[in-house]
Amino acid sequence: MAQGGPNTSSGENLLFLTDEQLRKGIEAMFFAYRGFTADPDRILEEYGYGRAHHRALHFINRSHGTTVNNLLTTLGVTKQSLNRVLRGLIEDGLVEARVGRTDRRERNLFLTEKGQELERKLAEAQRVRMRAAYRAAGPQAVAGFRQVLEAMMDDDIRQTYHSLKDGR
Amino acid sequence: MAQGGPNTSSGENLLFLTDEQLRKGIEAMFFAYRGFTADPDRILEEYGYGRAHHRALHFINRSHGTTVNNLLTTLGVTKQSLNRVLRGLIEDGLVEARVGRTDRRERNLFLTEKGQELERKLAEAQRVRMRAAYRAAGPQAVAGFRQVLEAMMDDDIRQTYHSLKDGR
DNA sequence: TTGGAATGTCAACAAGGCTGACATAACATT
DNA sequence: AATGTTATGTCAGCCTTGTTGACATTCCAA
Repeated sequence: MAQGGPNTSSGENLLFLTDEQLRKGIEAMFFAYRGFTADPDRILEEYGYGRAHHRALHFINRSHGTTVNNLLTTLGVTKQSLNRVLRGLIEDGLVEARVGRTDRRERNLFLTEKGQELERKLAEAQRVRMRAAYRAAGPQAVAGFRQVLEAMMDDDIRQTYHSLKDGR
Repeated sequence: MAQGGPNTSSGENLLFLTDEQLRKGIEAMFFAYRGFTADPDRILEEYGYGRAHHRALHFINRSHGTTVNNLLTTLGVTKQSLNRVLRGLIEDGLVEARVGRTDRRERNLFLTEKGQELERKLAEAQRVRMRAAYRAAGPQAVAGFRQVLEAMMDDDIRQTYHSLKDGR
């Protein structure tokens, strides 16, 4: 589909984008996101957690010792909303909040052994599907997939995404 | 599709997929979906509607005269959940529910002029971002994007997606 | 000492999922 | 004609996860 094709006469790589084609892309995003979250959701249900808990676990694991404020901006929710989720995870012993060394107002967040266990389980379930999709589509498709997703992000979110890109 | 690349020495098209690469893809999906819904969300807020209303409007527009049951399975929610949303849209005169001709138990759903107006507004906002992302990434990337998304769907959802593919 | 930043907490609310139960109406079958 | 099934709507209640607003505490920094 769409490799240059009959509609590119100039050097500019102009895409021939009908509303119909865009609509297909929109629907694909909608349906694919459902698949994307389906497997973790099933696991979370067993534990009595929701998607918000998964996201918290993911980004705490991603950035050991991150602060609440950091997590807030990454997740794009209010502190009250995050706090409720975090409180549950701390009470259940999946997350530990240590008082900051340099700034003692801050809380540095860490996963406990138990927290790492659940995170691994969720991540692996999600990776299995992702891996299958990548394999089915092939390496070129994967590169394109990532390019389009990145271009779809809000500018400030893309910053966040890149700052996470190479871990820390 | 997917002609090898540097990592394929065998006939099998083996991708070199590290957990790190998969994680980047997972995070890209998360952040991109936020961008994907951001523009319509802002419009919906002005009208006092939510994302659920957008989805209903989209698929009713997509398939004029579809039944409640059809919409239910497409959206993947319960009838109670959909009914609440639908009731609001009907009361506000955006959606019309006509008694079925052949089977009078069914309700065929249509957008009114007013409903089409909002749908167009939402769709155009979403298309603007999609179009920009497609342009930025290029036609090959777009093809890959769609391939990976499709591979990520649940099998039964992929059926639904395809049945919608060529219009009604 | 005082201002402001970071965090936590309480309360209230809303959207939008869910389940269960029940009511109609209409079609289908016996 | 009676019965069963299907499509839909509706009521009630519950959950998660988002929101705002208000206020307390802690503690860094000027």
